[in-house]
Amino acid sequence: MCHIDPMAKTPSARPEKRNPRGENKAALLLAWYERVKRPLPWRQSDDPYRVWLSEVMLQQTRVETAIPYYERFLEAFPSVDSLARASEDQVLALWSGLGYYRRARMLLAAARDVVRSGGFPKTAEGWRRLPGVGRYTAAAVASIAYHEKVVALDGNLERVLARLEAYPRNPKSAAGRRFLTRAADSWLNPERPGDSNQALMELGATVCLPRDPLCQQCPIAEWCLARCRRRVDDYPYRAPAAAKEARSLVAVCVRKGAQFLLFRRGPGSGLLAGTWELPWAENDDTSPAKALAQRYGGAWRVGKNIGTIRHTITSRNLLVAVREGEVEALGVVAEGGDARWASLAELDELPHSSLVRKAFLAAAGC
DNA sequence: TAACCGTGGTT
DNA sequence: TAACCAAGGTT
Repeated sequence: MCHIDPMAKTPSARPEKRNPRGENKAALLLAWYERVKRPLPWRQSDDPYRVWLSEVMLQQTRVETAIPYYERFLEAFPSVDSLARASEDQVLALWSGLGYYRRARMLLAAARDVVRSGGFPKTAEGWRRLPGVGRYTAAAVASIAYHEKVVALDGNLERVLARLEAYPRNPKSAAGRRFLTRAADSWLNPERPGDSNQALMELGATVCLPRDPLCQQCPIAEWCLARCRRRVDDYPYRAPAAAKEARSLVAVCVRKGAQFLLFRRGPGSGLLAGTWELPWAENDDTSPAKALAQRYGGAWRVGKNIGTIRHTITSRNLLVAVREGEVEALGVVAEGGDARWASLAELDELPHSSLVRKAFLAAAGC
């Protein structure tokens, strides 16, 4: 079934260009691409301006999202000369909603560079010097519009090639990029490098999907080492998620029957200074009692069992450890001034983050 | 190298 | 829902 050598260590160590039936792998890939490729608007011509514009718009952006922007933009600025004469406000207006607005500013700056220097660069190296044109975009434009034989390694190719080669390390590291670029090179038809790059992208976008890839439909599955090993789901390697910033909040519950003690935010707490809130504090370096005293003044004495973690609540980058325990607030508990009692219903009206509210309610056993 | 940049869709 | 992701580039 698999005619590749599963023990090979580098792509160049198993250079099979043809399968046992004698079919050339790059040709096979291209034939598949011609058969199934989506009729995307930027595939209607090899005009460098159009190719470039599409590549910039597609940076970290879904194809379906980019299409209407691409068409509107091209209608407003059909050539690099018309773009170069545009104002930044005009360009940003057409970009509005696409995100990564620096792309639009750099696109305009690059268009003016191009016009000033008398035309587009003719090589990937030349394109690379334009603002907003990185390694990928330069290679994509050069291969599609100028037929330069360079690999355009994007997220799709990373995934496709990491699976083809069962490459076990980070594809985004310098070494990973070199390895995968070399592997991709063997898939380029020298006559049609642009189509070859786009064929690999198309494969990644429609068949070799991030999750549940459609290996049954893959035209080059017989070259895929990951599939040969039945470990497609293990590739590409994913770096472990960066440790989230973990903060610890101490949320305390001072109750009198159904009443809860609120405190007034001190000066220096931004727009919410002076408003009432549930007592809580950062619990990083200082003790909970000191943190509370620093936030609300007075002297706090915290029960010794406060160290018990009752709940953890995660949000985007916040880890809240709710701790239980008895809290005595000495000297500041008297009603009036900076402390007052409130009913549970009143808590809903407070401008607390939902996180602090959750923490408090959990601490209160609500 | 890694964080950051925007938005919208998916799970 | 929170996390992840999508034809990356810049610092």
